[in-house]
Amino acid sequence: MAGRSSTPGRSVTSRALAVLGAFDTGAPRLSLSEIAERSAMPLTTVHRLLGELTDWGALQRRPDGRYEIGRRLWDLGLLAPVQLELRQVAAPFLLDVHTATRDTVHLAVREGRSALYVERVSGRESVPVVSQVGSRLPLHATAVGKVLLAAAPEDVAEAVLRAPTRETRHTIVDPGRLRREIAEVRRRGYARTAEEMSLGTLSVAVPVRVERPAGPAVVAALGIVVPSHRRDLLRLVPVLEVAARGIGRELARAQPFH
Amino acid sequence: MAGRSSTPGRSVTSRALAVLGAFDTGAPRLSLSEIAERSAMPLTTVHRLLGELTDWGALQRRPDGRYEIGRRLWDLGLLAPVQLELRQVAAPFLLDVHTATRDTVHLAVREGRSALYVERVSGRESVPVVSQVGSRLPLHATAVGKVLLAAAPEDVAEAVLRAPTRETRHTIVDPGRLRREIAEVRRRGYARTAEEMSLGTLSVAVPVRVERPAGPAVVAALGIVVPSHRRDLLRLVPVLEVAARGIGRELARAQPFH
DNA sequence: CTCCCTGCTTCCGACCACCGGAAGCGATCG
DNA sequence: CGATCGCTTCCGGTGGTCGGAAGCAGGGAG
Repeated sequence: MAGRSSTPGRSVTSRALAVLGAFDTGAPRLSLSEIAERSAMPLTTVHRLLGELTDWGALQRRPDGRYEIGRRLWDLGLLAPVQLELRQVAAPFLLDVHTATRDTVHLAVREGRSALYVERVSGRESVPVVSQVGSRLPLHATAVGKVLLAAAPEDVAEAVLRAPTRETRHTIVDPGRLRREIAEVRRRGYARTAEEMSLGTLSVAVPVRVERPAGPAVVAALGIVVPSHRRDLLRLVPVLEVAARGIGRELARAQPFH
Repeated sequence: MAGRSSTPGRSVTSRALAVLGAFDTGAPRLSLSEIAERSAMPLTTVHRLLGELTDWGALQRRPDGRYEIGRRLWDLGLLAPVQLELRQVAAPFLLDVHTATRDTVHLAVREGRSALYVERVSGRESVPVVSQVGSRLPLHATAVGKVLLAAAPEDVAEAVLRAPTRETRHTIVDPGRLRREIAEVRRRGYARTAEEMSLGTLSVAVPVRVERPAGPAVVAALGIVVPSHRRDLLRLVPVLEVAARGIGRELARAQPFH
């Protein structure tokens, strides 16, 4: 760039993106000086970039002077493949499961070593919410996570199993036991958890498979969460399976391959 | 910027944003040369910017070489106020209405002279879909639109009423008749349409109000769409009203003012 | 097999848009 | 009323950026 840059070698674009990167779930509304701090850039520079981003509609300014994500970025986000392909196809099926069971249903994909929650249907909150659309939870402590873990490439599974975090006192952190559990998920075709991520809840999940030239591939996991006093958890597995197959079939139709 | 720029005076940031702006609903996956064309920039320049945007995660590259919106932009989109405040609060209420009626329910806000659809719940499609989350439809031809129009500032309403587009053969395009209809919406507290936007469907909608220091403000519209052979449309108004009040109350609690 | 075409990637020198400290401004607080 | 805090405006020196040209890869025609 130019001028007496104190951090030479940094492109303008990367700075603009750093401004956007200052926003996250914990900080969705930020003032100029907060953004400058979070992005580690001079206040003046941030000010100029904010002007351009706001003009375009990437950000917008609130009456109180803070900035927040603008409509234009919301629009763009709707074009992301998770949203456009997976969510739109899956949403009606999640609704079906919810209608049949009245419990919280959600759909997740694997992103690196986390389960990324892509869609969620829940009525008035009967169970405390740990997962929200867009949140990432560990693969080894959730039912959807275990399903995704069982289908993950060897190196990812290895990395997760080596150092599992403890989320509650029931989280399985013994690599050997986790490994056996994952093997069982593969064999049985579903995964379950009992208060391993949040106390007071049980969960089951099944894989969503899509037929590919190279054989079926697990592209997502469909799970349901219930309060832990429920005893009939496994009764839900067939319901989930029906929905998961429906999603898989629709996906295969929507995107012939790839 | 620098170099033998053929369009001097254009900032780097605006170019990066122009690349993002090349993506829209009709073109969610683009190749390098398509983006260059759509953004009216030299191929080389676009190539460089794409590299940076992809590295950051704003875009991602598909196996076939095209680009699409990346996870990181999807994430940011989730932080937009429509999503974070309105949608999240409203979703359970839409679900309730859907459960009670089995019809397609949606929530829209006014954006300029359009109704922007913010959330939608529909089971397996019984009615052809014109509205999707993120789509914009005219204010004068949809039930949610009429509700929003009835609450819009005078200049906006004036502009819409002056030149209403014809969507179907039932669309009301006579300014005088539209004006009377809007007045009636204000009086009765709900709006309806009969095949004015898409043939074969009827719709009713009610306003979602939030208490403000300056009195109640209409922040959104809640509507329901049914096939046109249904005769009991107005029976749905009280159901919508209950849900709309619930949403309004939750919103007021979530954002004490503003 | 070779040639041509299309679309993407790499290279690099001239140049001007960008950087950010400094100063100004308006609101809030003690 | 002076001090402080946060935002906005100003402006000169310079290194990041621009984009034509050339190289490369893949695929289709002859």
